[in-house]
Amino acid sequence: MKENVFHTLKERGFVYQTTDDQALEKLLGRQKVTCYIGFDATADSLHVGSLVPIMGLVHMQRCGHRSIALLGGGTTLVGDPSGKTEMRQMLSLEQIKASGEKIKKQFSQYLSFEKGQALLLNNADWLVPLNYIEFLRDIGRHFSVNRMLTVESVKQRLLTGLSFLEFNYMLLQAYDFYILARDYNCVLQMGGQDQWGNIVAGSDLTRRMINKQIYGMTFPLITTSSGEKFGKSAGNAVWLDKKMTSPYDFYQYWRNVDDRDVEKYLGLFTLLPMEEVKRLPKQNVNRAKEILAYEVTRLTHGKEQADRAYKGSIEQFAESDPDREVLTVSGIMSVNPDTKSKIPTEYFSDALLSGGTWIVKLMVMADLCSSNGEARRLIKQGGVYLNDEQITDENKEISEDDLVDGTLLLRVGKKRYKRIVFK
RNA sequence: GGAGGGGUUCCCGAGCGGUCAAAGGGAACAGACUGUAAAUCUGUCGGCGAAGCCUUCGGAGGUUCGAAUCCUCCCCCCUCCA
Repeated sequence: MKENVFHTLKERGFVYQTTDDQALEKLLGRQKVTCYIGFDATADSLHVGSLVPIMGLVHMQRCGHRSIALLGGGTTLVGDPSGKTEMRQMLSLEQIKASGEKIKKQFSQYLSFEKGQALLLNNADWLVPLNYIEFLRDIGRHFSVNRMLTVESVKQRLLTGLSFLEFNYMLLQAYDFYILARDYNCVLQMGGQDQWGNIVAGSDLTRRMINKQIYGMTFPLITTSSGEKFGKSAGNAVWLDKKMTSPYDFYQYWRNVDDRDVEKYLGLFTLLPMEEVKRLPKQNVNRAKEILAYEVTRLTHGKEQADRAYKGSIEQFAESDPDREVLTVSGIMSVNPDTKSKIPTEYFSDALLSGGTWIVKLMVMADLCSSNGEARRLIKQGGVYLNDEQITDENKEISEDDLVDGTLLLRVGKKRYKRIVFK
């Protein structure tokens, strides 16, 4: 092993707890192992919250181990109660299948599945055909209800209510681990810290079934220093799919993280050397945020999209290190100057110009607000700018006279803007 | 199956016949200050080209001049008992 991944994960902030620190450290430094992380198939895309486990698998792969991304096509049918206060909505088999297909594609952005270096499996393959009675007799007998009730994630739900369906979830995830250990020689399961109970259950089950020693590791729950939920922007999840969150918005999410979180995020979400992770935020926080945003966008959407998002951003806001005093190995240093910038643009028919278009309508059309009322309110509050000039008249009609170089720049607040092109 | 409690606008949570588009808090958004940060202060926070009108309080009916509030049925959740 060129590098002990345990050390890498530890210093980058991935390790919250493990079933056995020392044994795991030894094992990972000695031989190639197979590990897995499960992912729910509840939505059409993964979001940045899943980035921690994804990066965990990435590091495993980079250090020469084999990663398995396990799609929860089967477990999602039941729904994991861990970390939730209420039962989630039941999803149909079709919904889950469709989501699973889309999520599958996202993994290949981060992991290389060639020649079996990493595997993508779906637990629906072995969970759906299960026979209830057989399962109870073979697997269920190894579980103590008394013990299950003491698991933190279950205890919490005992307060608000827990259906039998969800209560079973732990057995299914434990069964996954057993199957992977048996058939793929998987010896390590990783997951969020709320997965601890499920992971331990899996390692217990595997020991009882095939007398095999396997390990678990959890990642810390990622928080923001300001107390907001990580991965939410304006209350919406930040998705990895560019159709759901544009690369520009994705970049902006990272560009705007709290100062106090920059170092933590650089460690978790980029592959920059630790020397930089520690140095950049101290040297120049804003440059550090640009580098963070650039790197995460590059990993997720590729270099071209990252270049464009970066260019678009520095066109609108100042560049934080124009003299390039901050040294970094990041590709941000070599952004192609010819890159077309990525300011979000909307195209409308030029027929709108001849008759004049009410600015309020235009803002709604450009998706800068969701209703006329909101647009009027914003104008009243002085939050709307046309070509960088504040608009005060909420009855303003837009016409050709307002065009600058044939386009309009419509902005709300400091950060939301759209280029409007009429053609 | 029995008894009781509950489902309110993005979230929590008040309201229990008119003064309710619905208190309070959180989140969010805009303004000031800044660094596209944080903290703080101010304002906004259902829809309508804004007059009045329309749609919202689990669902469907009903009582009433008038219903989030009362009645009937249904759905869902919680607690205790069986």
